[in-house]
Amino acid sequence: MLRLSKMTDYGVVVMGRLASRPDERQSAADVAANTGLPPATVGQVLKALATGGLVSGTRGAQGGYLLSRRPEAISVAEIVVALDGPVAITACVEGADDPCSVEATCLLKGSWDAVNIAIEDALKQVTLADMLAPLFQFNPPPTELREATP
Amino acid sequence: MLRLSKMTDYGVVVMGRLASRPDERQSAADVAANTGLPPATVGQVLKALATGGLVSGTRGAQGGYLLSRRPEAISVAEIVVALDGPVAITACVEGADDPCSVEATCLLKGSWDAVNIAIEDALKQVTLADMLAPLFQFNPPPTELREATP
DNA sequence: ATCTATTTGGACCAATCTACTCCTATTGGC
DNA sequence: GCCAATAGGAGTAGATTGGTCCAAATAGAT
Ligand code: FES
Ligand code: FES
Repeated sequence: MLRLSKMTDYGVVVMGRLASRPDERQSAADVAANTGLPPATVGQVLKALATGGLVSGTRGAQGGYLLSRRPEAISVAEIVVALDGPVAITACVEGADDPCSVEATCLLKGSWDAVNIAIEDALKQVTLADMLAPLFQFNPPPTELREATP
Repeated sequence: MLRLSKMTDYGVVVMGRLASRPDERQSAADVAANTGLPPATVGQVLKALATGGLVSGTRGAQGGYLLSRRPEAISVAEIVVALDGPVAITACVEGADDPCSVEATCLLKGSWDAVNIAIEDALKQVTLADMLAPLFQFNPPPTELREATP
């Protein structure tokens, strides 16, 4: 089904919540309460985002998470990579660890790379700010995706 | 990992094999032998492709499968849809059956649609002939993906 | 007409992955 | 020193996947 993991979906929601209060450190429990997502899972998502360098966590009392960059400077591709690992739509693209079982005899070795790069580009062109555009007006709507926003 | 199911991967390999002998009806076992894929799984893949109208199966002795269209007229998107169902990267896009659990309170309702359409377009622009281009010369290389084919 | 090869459609199972939870250690402020 | 919160890991129940198998339908050949 060409599914993106639900974690990535949550990731964007969580980032959106953080972006809505740019100067306020919010704890994982706080974010969970305001988004309606399972608290423990939100914690895990924020941990992964922190590892990826998209948010910075502060421990201790009055601690919490903060966006490490402005929403316009964060692409959806980065969120996907932080939560789901590198984009590799099949086992036959260069980045994949588990090589395709029939790559020796396969006629199409490497043919998926073009598709993979195209998808990667599509994800890179959309920023977090673009996804929040209907709510806050950060910047003009994306240029490449005019068909999607009628 | 933004994974496309392995079935789709196999689907393209199988289609490629059929395309290499355009006038010859090939049985599932035949295709399996020539691709090195598990025979029973190849049968399942061809069944799904037949249901999707991409290949036409002829039963009985000397039967087999035949491409129902020319390779240039078959997009990767069609193969993906036939084997993996409609492209819906998250549970929050319009096409998805299982609605996102927090869509009521979610701020980003519908924001994934733009990304989804962009990916769909990327898949539609690549044809089966394009994927076989390194082997046979069907037509000029894809225009939109020049970065992918240096 | 009968036989045989082959597709079709369905159900079926084992392995894997996912979403989610929980526990412990570490860190910083009060 | 104590409390609040992250960091990092392990662990589990459920869903999904890749793969197999078998009965039924169908078309060509004898
Ligand atoms: S299908 Fe994997 S290398 Fe061709
Ligand atoms: S995350 Fe599903 S509707 Fe917003």
